[in-house]
Amino acid sequence: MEKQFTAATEERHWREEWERLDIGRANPDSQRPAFSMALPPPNVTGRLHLGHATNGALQDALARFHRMRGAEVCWVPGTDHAAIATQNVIERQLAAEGTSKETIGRAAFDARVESWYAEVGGEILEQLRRLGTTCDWSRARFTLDDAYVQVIRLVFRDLFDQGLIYRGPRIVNWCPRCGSAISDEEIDFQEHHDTFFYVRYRAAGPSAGGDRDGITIATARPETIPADVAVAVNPDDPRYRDLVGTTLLEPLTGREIPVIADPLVRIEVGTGALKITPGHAPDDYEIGQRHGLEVLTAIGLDGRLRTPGLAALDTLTVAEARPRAASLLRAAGAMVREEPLVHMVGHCDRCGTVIEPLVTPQWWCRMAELAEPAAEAVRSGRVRFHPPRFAAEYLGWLEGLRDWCVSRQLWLGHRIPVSTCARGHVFAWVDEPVQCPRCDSAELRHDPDVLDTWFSSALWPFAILGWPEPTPELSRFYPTHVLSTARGILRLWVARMVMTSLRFTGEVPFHDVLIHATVLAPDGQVMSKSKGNGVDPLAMVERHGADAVRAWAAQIAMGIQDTRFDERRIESLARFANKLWNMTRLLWDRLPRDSDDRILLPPDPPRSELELADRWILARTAEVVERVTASFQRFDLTDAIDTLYEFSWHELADWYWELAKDRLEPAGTAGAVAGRVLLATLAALHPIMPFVTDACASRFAGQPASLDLGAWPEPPDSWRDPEAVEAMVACLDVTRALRSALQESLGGRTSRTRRGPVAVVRVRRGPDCLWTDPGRTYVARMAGVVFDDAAEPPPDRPGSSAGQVLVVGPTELEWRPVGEVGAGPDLASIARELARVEVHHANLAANLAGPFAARAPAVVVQREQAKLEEAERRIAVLRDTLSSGRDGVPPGQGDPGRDR
RNA sequence: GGGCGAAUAGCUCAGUGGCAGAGCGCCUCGCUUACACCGAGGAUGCCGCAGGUUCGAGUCCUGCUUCGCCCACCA
Repeated sequence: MEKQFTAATEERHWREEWERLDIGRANPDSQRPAFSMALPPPNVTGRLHLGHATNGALQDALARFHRMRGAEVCWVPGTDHAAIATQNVIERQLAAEGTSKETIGRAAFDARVESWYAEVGGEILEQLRRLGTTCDWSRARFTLDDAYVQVIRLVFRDLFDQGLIYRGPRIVNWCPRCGSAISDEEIDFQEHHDTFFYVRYRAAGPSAGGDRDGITIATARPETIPADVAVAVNPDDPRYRDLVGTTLLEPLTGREIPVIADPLVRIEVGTGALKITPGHAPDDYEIGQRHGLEVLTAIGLDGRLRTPGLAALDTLTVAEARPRAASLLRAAGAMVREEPLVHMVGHCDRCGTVIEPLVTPQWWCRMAELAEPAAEAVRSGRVRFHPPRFAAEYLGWLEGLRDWCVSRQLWLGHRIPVSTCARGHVFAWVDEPVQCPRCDSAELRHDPDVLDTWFSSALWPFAILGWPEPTPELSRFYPTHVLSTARGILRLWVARMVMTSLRFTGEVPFHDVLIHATVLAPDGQVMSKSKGNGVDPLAMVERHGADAVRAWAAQIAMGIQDTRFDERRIESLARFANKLWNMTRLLWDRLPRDSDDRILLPPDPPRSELELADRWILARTAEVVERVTASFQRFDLTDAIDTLYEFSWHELADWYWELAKDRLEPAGTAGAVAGRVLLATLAALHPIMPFVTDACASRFAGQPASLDLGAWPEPPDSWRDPEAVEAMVACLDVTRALRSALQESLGGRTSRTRRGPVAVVRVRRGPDCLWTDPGRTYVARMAGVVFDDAAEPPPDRPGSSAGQVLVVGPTELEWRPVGEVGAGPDLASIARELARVEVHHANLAANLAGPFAARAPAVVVQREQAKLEEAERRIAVLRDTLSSGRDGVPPGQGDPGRDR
């Protein structure tokens, strides 16, 4: 075996091996219980980012875990055409080439899109493979596939026929650059620093308010004044009550408009009077509808003014028209004052252009009927969120949901499957018809709009399993079990999947929704292409290995907090992979191997042949596997990887491997135990770090072709051994205390190769394992000491010896350097420690004397009592050392230079 | 304006009412035949602030501060 784990080589090998073994293939005919997931299809807009990688690693860990637990796992991958996002990408490319989609035309644009999908779509799935994910690649779907398109049309037609989809003019979020409607969820609000204009609307006649002569309104958008149809005030506002019902003169063109009262108007904002422009503001539209006001339009779909009656503004852009309108108002004497205004302005999520609310005809999906069942599914617990707080956000959104604008005016996407005939019959279809089903007219006009990309995504979990056909996959793997995704698309996608699934399959689409953490750039900013602060996951894989990236993802994925990217964490996990490799290598070096160079494990030793360390590590393995199993089951991969890391490195390697080293004879128990314990650990790690674990496990004879195909470790009950754990922990504590004391007193003079044992130790009191052989040998070996009182324990009395005394829990022992007259203890540091222990002791004593002793649970009191006793003993030996030190060796000889 | 989350070592983060932890970095020591991508030891904390509950609070409650995210009809 190589001295280091070579991630790149091993990964290539194991990826091929897993493909060959067809690990990810889901067999709907198997008898195993099912576990299924739908991979959130990445947008085919570019390379994979860290969020995809994190989510992929998280899902693959679950897939592998359940496969090893005996489930038939079906994890379906795929990609999303992402109409608006992809169109924007292509448009930016065209712009960079100095052209545009209008210049090259539809056909060339379509060809361009097609080759983009072919190239990038495959690349994205390939990148997921590089992470070692075991999706069922044979089931990969693309939302533009023919079969998928059929499902979309079917759903659309049903919703249309049931009256849940309708077309009508309404105010929408219009992106003038995209030339399309945008849904409420795709608006990016940004803070703008604008001007708040206070504008006087004069009374139209003497009846209107007498001496006050009209109303002053406040607006940020004077350019929309030509489309004003009213001024609204709150019905409870005493300032304006008498003016309701009168008319005012709109100050730019002098039209007469009424003063109306509506509760939506907030008294405290601006002047409490609101100009009503139903054509260009969502609230105004609502108020206008309520009062039966007409909709005037001053801004066209291209974002330019359409004010034929006001030539000064006509055809200007909004940005140009605003100051122009303001100066017209000033010239007319209507501008009362101007002040700075900080407010939020909507931008197109995809291209950043300022959204214009405009009234246009669009297709709408009625939400009321779909939302309530979706809410109920979560309230009843059929769909659970992890972390659970996201249920509240989900439910909150479903309340008072406005109808969903499902049409877009894009070149790219699924055409709305609706045609209108020459006689005006409108009908939805699945296969495009040649004549009208109502009147047989052959003059059909296919609706030019395309569907919101989220309409197709909303069908993902059942569409990919063959719905509406009653496929074996659908009956076997649907509803899916887990959906893992990012927080940002909870409404956009997750909620809509629940809605459509309940409507069309009568089932929830999934039971557990995992919302994983968002990875921020190291500076705490959101990673984004425009900021250029993104981290390429594939570069991380190349630098540190896929296992390290996956283990990092497991660590951060289900943490509550969003996390700043920190490459050092990935590095440390890459070292962990190397550690596992070298732990395997030790066994490979020392144990016999078969003709294929695989480790031949000695037979399972009878219990009677196990010594303390063996019993301890078997017991700890059982405990760790049990804990990790539970962690996986509650999606706590942070705990799973942390527990396994800690155990593998700091129990298995640091202690057991060191102790077992000398006992690794071909037929010895240590090799047998080490092999079994390592294999169990590798198996438990496999869902998270599949490459290195397979690479290591495959060095053993008799292993499955991949750990993924083997069973999840189930340590037998006979491995449990609380007594061994307790005894071994005592040995480890003593060893650590001795190492610490030795190194503190002797500095660097502890090189074991040169010196052998460096101290002589006599145990005064302590657990049996320190008096008897296995435990005593462990301490001697690991701490580099010899015991000199094996035969007869010394009298149990403190002080009166040449050595220093150590108190470790219930244990008390004394030691002195080998062959040296003790240099004498460092009296100053001992005095400091004494002071510390005395304070600790006083605290413990006070606590135990108070109500604590009566109220706290007995175990806790007992523990504190034991601490008190330990503190008492330490105080005794420290005082003793101090006084004998003063009598004997002069203070200061203990190298005061090391004092700090 | 409303809601949610976060605040723990120099940095990035775990932490489940009972002795404050990890990784990285830092200091000392060791090139020990699995691993120097290693090993041994060490230093480093007002657990954001102020109250409260409790025998006991980093952990539960209330208020506050700062940061972040989401929502919202601040026109």
